[in-house]
Amino acid sequence: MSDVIQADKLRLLIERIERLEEEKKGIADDVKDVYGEAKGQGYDVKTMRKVVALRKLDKHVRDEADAMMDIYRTALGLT
Amino acid sequence: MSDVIQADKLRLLIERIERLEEEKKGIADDVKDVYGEAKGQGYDVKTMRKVVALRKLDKHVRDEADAMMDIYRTALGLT
Amino acid sequence: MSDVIQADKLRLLIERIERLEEEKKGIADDVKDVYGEAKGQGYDVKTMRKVVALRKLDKHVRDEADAMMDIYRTALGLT
Amino acid sequence: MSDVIQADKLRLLIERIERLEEEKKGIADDVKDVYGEAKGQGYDVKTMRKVVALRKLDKHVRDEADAMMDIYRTALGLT
DNA sequence: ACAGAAATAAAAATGC
DNA sequence: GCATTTTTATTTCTGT
Repeated sequence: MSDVIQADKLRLLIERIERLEEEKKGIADDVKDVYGEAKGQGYDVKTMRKVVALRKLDKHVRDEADAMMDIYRTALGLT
Repeated sequence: MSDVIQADKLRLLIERIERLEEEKKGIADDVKDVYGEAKGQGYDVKTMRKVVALRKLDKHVRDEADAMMDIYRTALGLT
Repeated sequence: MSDVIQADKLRLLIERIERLEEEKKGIADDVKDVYGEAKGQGYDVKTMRKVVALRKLDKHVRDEADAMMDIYRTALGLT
Repeated sequence: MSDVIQADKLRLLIERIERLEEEKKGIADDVKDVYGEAKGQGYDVKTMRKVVALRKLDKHVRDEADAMMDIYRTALGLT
């Protein structure tokens, strides 16, 4: 394949990445807006962030426990 | 307003944030996928990341320059 | 202060860091040895790593919960 | 050997690992402290990190060269 | 030995 | 402006 077409493929990949990164940034801004809204309604943002982090951590713990179960099952030949 | 409704509002805000965070994570995963695809096609991911970072920096520099131009224009009454 | 003495201070700081990094590497090697020893005694290393990770996660969750309590206390003016 | 004693051995291994991991974390924190101290004395931490990385690389290169020399020496019966 | 996953280290962004 | 948190990058580890 010619270098020109190769370069085009690379450019397309990079543009896809850049578009996704922009979307990601947009959503990050939305998150910030929601926190700002919450603050405007009198909620304590620091506490809210902690709540969100703690809920994520809980989910993570549950997922890990499930993974652990799978490992034990495999180790015991219970698949 | 009653505390119950207040708590509901808080819960809704937190759920909105969590949904946005999940979307964000989904997009971050998409980005990873595109890099993986690029790697599969023989591109060097580390270099690609540098390219993306450089282009972002360039864009930032250009945006700064544009903002500066606007300030001058306004200061000189050239809008 | 003269540049020479300044350079000496910098060198001392860097040497301290390098010594600490070496210690750290030594301990990381010790960890590897213990896993190797366990493997030699017939234990499944992958499962052991999961156990260690899960216990660390549990500790983290407890620490987070404590931090959460502090935040609530502060938010409610109960310090 | 009974399962009870086996479980004890496993527990001991895991506790040894956890103790080592804690030591490792302690040292990592010490490293952070030294960088903090350096910063407080006006040094540029980012640059210092680069210096440390470079010196590590140099050491690695020298060690490799030494190993190569040993190989040649042995091959030539010059031990 | 190498691909993929996980851990660690470094850099960047954010809030106070 | 500093310090803390998040994100990104690199290194390390494991299974094929």
